[in-house]
Amino acid sequence: MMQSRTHTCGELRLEDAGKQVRIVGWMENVREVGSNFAFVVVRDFYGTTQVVVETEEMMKAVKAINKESTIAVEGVVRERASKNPKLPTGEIEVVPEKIELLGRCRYNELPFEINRSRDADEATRLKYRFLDLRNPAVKKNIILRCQVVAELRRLMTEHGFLEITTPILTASSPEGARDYLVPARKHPGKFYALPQAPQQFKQLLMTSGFDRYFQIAPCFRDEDARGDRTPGEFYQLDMEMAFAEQNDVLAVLEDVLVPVFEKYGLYGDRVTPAPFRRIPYLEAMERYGTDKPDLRIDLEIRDVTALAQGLGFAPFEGNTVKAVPVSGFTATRKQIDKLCADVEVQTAQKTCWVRLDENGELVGGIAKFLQPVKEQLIEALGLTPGSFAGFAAGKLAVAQKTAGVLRTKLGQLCPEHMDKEQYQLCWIVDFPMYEIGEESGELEFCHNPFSMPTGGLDVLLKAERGEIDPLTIMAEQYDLVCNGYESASGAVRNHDPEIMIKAFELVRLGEEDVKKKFPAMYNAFCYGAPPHAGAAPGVDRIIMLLTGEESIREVITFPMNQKAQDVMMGAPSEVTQKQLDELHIAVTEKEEE
RNA sequence: GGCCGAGUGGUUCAGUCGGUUAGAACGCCGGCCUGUCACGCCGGAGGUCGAGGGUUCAAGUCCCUUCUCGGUCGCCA
Repeated sequence: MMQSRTHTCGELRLEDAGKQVRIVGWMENVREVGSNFAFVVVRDFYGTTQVVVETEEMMKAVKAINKESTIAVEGVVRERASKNPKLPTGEIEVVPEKIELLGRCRYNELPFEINRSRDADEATRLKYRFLDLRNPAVKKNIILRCQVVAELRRLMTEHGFLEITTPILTASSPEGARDYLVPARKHPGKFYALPQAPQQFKQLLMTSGFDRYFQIAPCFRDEDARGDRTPGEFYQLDMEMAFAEQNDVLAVLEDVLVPVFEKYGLYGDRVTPAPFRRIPYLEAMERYGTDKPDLRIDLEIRDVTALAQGLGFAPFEGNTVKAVPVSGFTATRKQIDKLCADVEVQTAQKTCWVRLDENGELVGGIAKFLQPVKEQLIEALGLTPGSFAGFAAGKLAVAQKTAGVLRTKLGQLCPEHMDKEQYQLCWIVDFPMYEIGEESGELEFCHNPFSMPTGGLDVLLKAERGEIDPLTIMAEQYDLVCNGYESASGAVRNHDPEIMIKAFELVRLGEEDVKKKFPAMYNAFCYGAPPHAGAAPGVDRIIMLLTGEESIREVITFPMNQKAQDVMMGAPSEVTQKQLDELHIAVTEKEEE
């Protein structure tokens, strides 16, 4: 039995008429339009081709086959009597001499119709992902993913980066997300961990003298899912450069990512040109109320703390008050109430509002409280008739964050303030090195301890001597933000053991802790490390942005569900007692509470 | 773990104030149809209304418990 083909289902054209061909694929549809007269649609990876059945013999063959079975059709290409301009193969059809069943679909009813699988329940789609992926609209994202990954490799290689793979079975890291652990058979009671990122390996590669490294790296984190965050595993374009500083890394990523957005993005004709804006963290919090601002929204947060005092409006008294002014506001009262409710759900904070109507009068919401400062408010917020202002009050960080959510929701509510169909990229820079921990109430690392504090050892010593507040120390750390999504995160690394120890001492740790937590890196850095910097753009999230998908699962070939289960493979699954014994694991039933 | 939403033939959904035999579209099965391409027309099968309990003369609908899925917060150096 010949199993190959002469042509794919996407390539036959009018000029192929008369050719003897063999096509193979899935029997997508049968349109029976007369006795012994039907149109059969055959689909493969490349497209669909129509087969026209005109004889009793062929009709009998087709009727014996369930849809979605794989078949081979041998016959002659013929010009269609009635053409379909919507299809690339719409001018021809194949007149079969032989229709052969290759792989039978045993079911005449599928869990969902292939071409409408995106409408089906997600749990069903994931269980039958192999059918879901037959849908060209689903397959399209995976194909794009392959192209983007290939393009990223090409561009990184072009920039002189070597792709080096790093271990998947490695040591658990003491900080960060929860690890996935793998029991070590030969070492009872000990575990490997799957890497949350190749962070330490790439820094070790720098100390080995690999000047420019990258990897399309799988990263494993045992944390809960979100719409833009898949549980379990995800991919990063992990990269690092020796003898480099922040600007070098930003320039490379701009060089690599802009062409990818332009070439593969849904809005590829509207991508922020490099260099992207660099917004210091504190400024981002002040103006946008978040460290991942959606710059497609043209609204900005204003501070109205001073004029909000003494108005007799209790939530404002003694608090920082932030406002989001919106001009040309036309939403209804119902929409405003929904907006406030949504903000409250997301932030657990109340918001309030006022409008300046077409006659220039303050109306609605908390208008009566603001009446005494009407003129100052109009001045401070630049209000024009027909404007709206939303307010958030609380301690600085709370007011900022609430106003940030308010700003985003207002953007989504007012199309004239949010130009959606574009990619707005920016860098958030100058992140604080330290913060006061909410639980401990003491100084802690804000992000990761690998970042170089801006100003190096001097600044740390000054903080130690009490000359400066350690909270004012910044780290040479940067995030790439696109349309409100964190798309990459990176830093200039702390390659100096002395500075590293000092940085740890400020949070009441010391040399022993550094050695204990990062033994390989600390050890390596004691042998002459190059200054180095890097970053890690999130591949899945970038592809999500390129395709315009709102769920990250639409760009992952075999995604897990929210509870980190693969319902198709049945993972996680139970294993045999023998396997457990070999791994020295005793499973105990959870006791009833 | 908290909060919000959803769960009704194979699929996607409707189902009013609790009241007749739980409907529609697509799919499936049968019939008709020689130019369809989301083919069309006629007919048919297919439902423990997620599960359990309760209120009631009567529950898809109201109440309680529980399960599953999604969203979100916590979490994600």
